Amino acid sequence: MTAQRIAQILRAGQPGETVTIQGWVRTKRELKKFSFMEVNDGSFMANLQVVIDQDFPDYANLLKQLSVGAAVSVTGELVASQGKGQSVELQPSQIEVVGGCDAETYPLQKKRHSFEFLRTIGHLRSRTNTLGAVFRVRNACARAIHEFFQERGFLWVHTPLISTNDCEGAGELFSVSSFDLANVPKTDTGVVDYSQDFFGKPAYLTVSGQLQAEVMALTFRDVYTFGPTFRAENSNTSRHLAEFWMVEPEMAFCDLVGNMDLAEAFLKHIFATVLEQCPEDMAFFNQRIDDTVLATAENIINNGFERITYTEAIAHLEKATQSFEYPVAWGQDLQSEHERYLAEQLFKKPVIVTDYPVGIKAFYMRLNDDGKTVAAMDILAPKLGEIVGGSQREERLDVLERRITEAEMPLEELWWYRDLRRYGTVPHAGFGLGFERVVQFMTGMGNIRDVIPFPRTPLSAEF
RNA sequence: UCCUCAGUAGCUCAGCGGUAGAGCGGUCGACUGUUAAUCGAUUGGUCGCAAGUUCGAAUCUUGCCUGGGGAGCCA
Repeated sequence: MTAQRIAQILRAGQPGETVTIQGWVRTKRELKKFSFMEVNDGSFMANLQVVIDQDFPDYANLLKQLSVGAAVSVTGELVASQGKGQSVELQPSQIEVVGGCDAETYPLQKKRHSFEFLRTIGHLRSRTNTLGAVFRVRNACARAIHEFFQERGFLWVHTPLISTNDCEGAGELFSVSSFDLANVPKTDTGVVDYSQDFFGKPAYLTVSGQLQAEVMALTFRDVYTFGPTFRAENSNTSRHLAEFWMVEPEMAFCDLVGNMDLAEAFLKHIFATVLEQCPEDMAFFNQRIDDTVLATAENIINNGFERITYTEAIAHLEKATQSFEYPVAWGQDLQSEHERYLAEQLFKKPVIVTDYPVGIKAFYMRLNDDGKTVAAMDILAPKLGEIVGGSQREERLDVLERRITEAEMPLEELWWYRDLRRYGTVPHAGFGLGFERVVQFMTGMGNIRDVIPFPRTPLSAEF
């Protein structure tokens, strides 16, 4: 008999059905004449309760083996529960302990654990209620992202993880090399001889798929990337990872407004889909992690995002009654405290800030007619800060080349990127969305290390 | 990388110069259907590491390591 998933049984199971479940014991309560065992198979927040009578064959010995964490296969009949808290429970006819679990040394207990401790047992923490819910929601987010783009005719393009351009200048890079690090080839002048390395030149893990996504957008119009990205920054915060997932749509024949419209519709779709597909998990987060996540999700889905220019944002900040640690001045980048003030205090919802000063943004962002600002847009989310960063791209070859030179970027290496402006150039735009930050925002989880199964951060890559 | 707080039992913490503690967990037992069951007993320690001060250090000092929170960098 094929095993059924516990989610299906708890949602639609009827008394009288015979089912087999396969999962792990979450908790067990022994009484005099019978025992309750709760089994979880990862498909659902709640467990399926199995009631084992003392007359069950080999009762005493069996119960010893049914310790928390043990893997079991149980066949039996669903019956209406006599207790509160669940409508059906399983009356077993057969229980197999597939893999035992030593209760003396098993680190997970039937109590709340700190997330700090759970990070030290990364191979077991997904078995907890919270992390289990996180990873189901994460999956639902990923699915919603693909759905959103696929329904709109976007092509999912796979951009390379290994890059020989540090074009975006987005932070420190991880080097990729096949050299024996103990014996690196050097030239006569003593510098590393990359011509002997695997790619014949320095190579890195990618910090963004954007430049390649632009290539594909100028063929397929609407494309998106969704994959891992790497930053070797020594960042130690609750919002940064050395390896994280990023979604980067890129659209040809599209300006900044179209870009903002898409980003807003995109976030609304993700939230709506997750609420629909993981209501139990979201209720759990609202109850146990952050009692504003459901209201926030409804707010995102039902209300338009605030849209202001950078210049207007500066004006708002200058009028603010609260004082800031960092001074507010046109031309300076917004600090965390400024972003939080705008999103949390002033508007209390996501804010799209556009048209930043040219001096603080990347070379590829389109120069506005005023010559002082670029067609950039950041979406600032309450509690998280920047969740989306995007722009309309500079499609004019002469302007782009000037900006590359001013930014002291290698003009030669970007020959193929400049070629796009030479052969059939077109206004185009796109943005990058930090996937983990969306999951954080959705679930209310305070630390980004708890929304990715195996976090990579400075000095930490154990699992 | 900077600022700041913290490392004591498997976990969460108290103790803050004089014999190392509690709750939870584990184990054993009791128990009329339990929901992190309850009740009783019991088990459990290189007090992060290294040096120093002291008759005596978990406790005071210094350095290092690790973790949390905040900042910078950014998504």
